[in-house]
Order: sequence, then C-alpha cells, then structure tokens
Amino acid sequence: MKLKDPDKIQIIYTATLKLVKNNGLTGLNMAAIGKEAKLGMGTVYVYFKSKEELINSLFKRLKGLNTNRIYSVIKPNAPFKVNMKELYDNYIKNRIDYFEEHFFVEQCSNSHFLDPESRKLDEAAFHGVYALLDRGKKELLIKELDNALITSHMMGSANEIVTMCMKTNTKINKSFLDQAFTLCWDSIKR
Amino acid sequence: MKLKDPDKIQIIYTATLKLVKNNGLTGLNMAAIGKEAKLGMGTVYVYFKSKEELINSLFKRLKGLNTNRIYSVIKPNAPFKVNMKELYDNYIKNRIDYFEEHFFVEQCSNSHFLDPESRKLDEAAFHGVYALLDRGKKELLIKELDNALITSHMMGSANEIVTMCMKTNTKINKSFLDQAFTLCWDSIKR
DNA sequence: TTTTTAATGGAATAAATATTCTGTTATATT
DNA sequence: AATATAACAGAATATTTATTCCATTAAAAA
Repeated sequence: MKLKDPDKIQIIYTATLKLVKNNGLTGLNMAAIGKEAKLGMGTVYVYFKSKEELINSLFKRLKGLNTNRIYSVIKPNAPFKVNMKELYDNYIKNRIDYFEEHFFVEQCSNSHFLDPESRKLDEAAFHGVYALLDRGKKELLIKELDNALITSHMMGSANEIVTMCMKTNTKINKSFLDQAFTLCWDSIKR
Repeated sequence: MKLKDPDKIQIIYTATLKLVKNNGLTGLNMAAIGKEAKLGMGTVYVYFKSKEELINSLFKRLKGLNTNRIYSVIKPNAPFKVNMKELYDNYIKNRIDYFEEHFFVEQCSNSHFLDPESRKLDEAAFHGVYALLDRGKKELLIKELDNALITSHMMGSANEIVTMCMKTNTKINKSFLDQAFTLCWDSIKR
C-alpha cells in the first residue's frame, strides 16, 4: 500500500495561504486550492475531510507557530528596555516574514469558519508580555497604565506600520525600525 | 404605478451590516439579507442588480460618510495640540459609534468583491491629516518623522484599542480617552 | 374611478462550489 | 515478484447560493 506523503499537507497549506493573500478568504474555494497545489480534488480530501477542517487546522497550526516565534524572545533577565526593543523588533520581523500567515489568521478570526476550539486560541498568549510590562512598572521605567491598553497601543501601531509598508512597498531597515520603536518607547516611558 | 420606496436601500444596508458583523463577510448571502430586511429576494434585486453591486455600493457610501465624519474636525486655525486631541477623540468616537460600518469596510478591503473604483477610495483621505502634521513639524511641536509612519502609528493604535475595548466590553470614558491620547502625544512630541 | 406600471414576495432556475465516487497508480508488505 | 492497500486525479454528483421569473399588489396617472 501507499503511504500518505508527509509533504502534501504543507503543500496544501502553502497553496491556501497564497490564494487567501491574493483573493481574501471570501475568494477561497477548493478547486482553486487543488489547482494551486497541483493536486486533484480527491487528494485534497484525503488529507482534509472538508474545507472547514482545512481552514481550522491551518489556523490552529499558525496560531501555535506564531505565538511561539514571537513571544519566545522574552527574557526575564535582560534589562527591561533592551527586552522591549528585542520583542518589538522580533514582532515586526515576524509580521513581515510571515505576512501571508498573519493575514490568513486575521481573515479567519473575522469569518464564520472557525470552530469553538480555534476561537479559544485567540485569547491567551499575552501572559508573557503582561509579566514583562509589570516588571517595567515595578522598576519605575514605564507608566502605570493598564496592560491591555499598552499592549493594544503597541501591537496596533506595529501591525498598521507593517501593513502600510507592505502596501507602499517600503523596505523596513534598521533606522526605520529604530524610529518606530522610539515612538512606542516614548509613549510608555516614565 | 408604484414608486421605489426610498427607505428600502437603507433597510437593506442595515441588514447587511448586521449580518456581516455577526457572521463576517464570508458568511453573507442574499437569502439572509432578504430575511433580515424582511423583504423578498425579488425586492432586493429591484434595488441592487447583484450581490457584488450591493457590497460595492454600501462600501462607497460608508467610505464617503466616514471620511467626512472623521476628518472634518481638522481646523487649520486651532492650536496644533488641541486639534490633534480633537481629531483623536473624534476618530475613536467614530470607530465606536460606527463599529459595524468600519468592520464592514475592513472586511471588504480584504475581499475579492471590490471593483477598481471602490479600491481607489481606499487611498486618499489622509491629505488633511498630513497637512496638519506638517504644521506641527513647522511649529517644532512634533518630531520630524514621515507622515505615513506617524499616521499608521496613531491610527493603528487607536483601532486596536477600540477593538480591544469592544472585545472586553470596556466602556471608554473621558479618563481612558485622555490616557490613550497621551500615549500617542508623548510618542510624537518633540 | 379606471388604468397602467412598477414594486413586491417567494417559488423556480441557474450558477458556483463543495464533496463523493471510480478507475488507476504507486508502494509497502508478504 | 506478487499482492493488497491506500494515495491519487479528475469526472460526476450534491449542495449551497445567486439570480430570474411570475403572479399579485400598491399607488401614480389619466
């Protein structure tokens, strides 16, 4: 008998991400996925039992990968500002390097496709950041503001800056990154 | 003969906005719009010749209304910081009061539904803000940074803060609004 | 008041799209 | 090498969803 090709799932995922990037989640259909992945429809259904399962499966995978990639740079021992800068740079880098992935996740979050399990993943992940911010407050380095407010402010800013740069084809170099971080730092520093 | 009911278009728009808020643009279909608007399918097609036309028509209408509502508070004669604060407060207020509308516009922007004409509207609208920022630089009140960077930073922050407040059911009062603006002001002030 | 015309509702149809089915092929296992 | 099993492609089918059609109704015009 023939075994499942361990690469096929990733091939299907990659095709899906590309299609959603180009046409949005509203434009996604199974025939297009098959064609983009150079697979027959039947093959796609060997690996995923439905369109919904495919979307949720990819969503969960990306959520896990992204959370890990982004927040693993938090180091409780590094100086606070240094750690914030590293976290910020890493966050922006990830948003750019995995643009398709983040776009897909956001599209899914606002769609009717997600099952309850996928929806739960949307919540947590901030604990590490909140702990870091608490340390900054204790060390009297940043303002005494609600963590959710600070986090929304910084992440919202970062996301929009990346989106703008992608739209205008602006390459993000070190100097630009420093300027962007300084905006955020100046806003929260004591 | 019977004349078209001038209210029907708005009724259909309202139904569409509610449905998209609840199920996302991916979950929108014409039967649901008819049902939500308490109209037969045929009636919907009297006012719009297709689903695509309905979506684009609503998108264009909202773009116009929103741009006007948000940026009309820019007053070249008011002191710079006062004007920035007024613009910020007004922006946040609009994002909250017209949450469904903004959500719909964003969903459309990332979909395959928009025609070229709709897509163009996505661009301009910032001229007034850019002029205001230029004045702030000339008066040496804010940093010499790219307008697109400043705008992305402030609008991204504001959008995400509103989204967070909606998700967590946080009521935005004056004190909260002042805190949020201070974050932005401290980030750009000289 | 009568006539005429277009709106209206909802069933019927068309079109798009997801899913299943079938014959074929590749490859693990014997 | 032979066999069995499951992957594979793509056509066939089912399902969903957009659109049209038609009988009825409302109201403007005569």
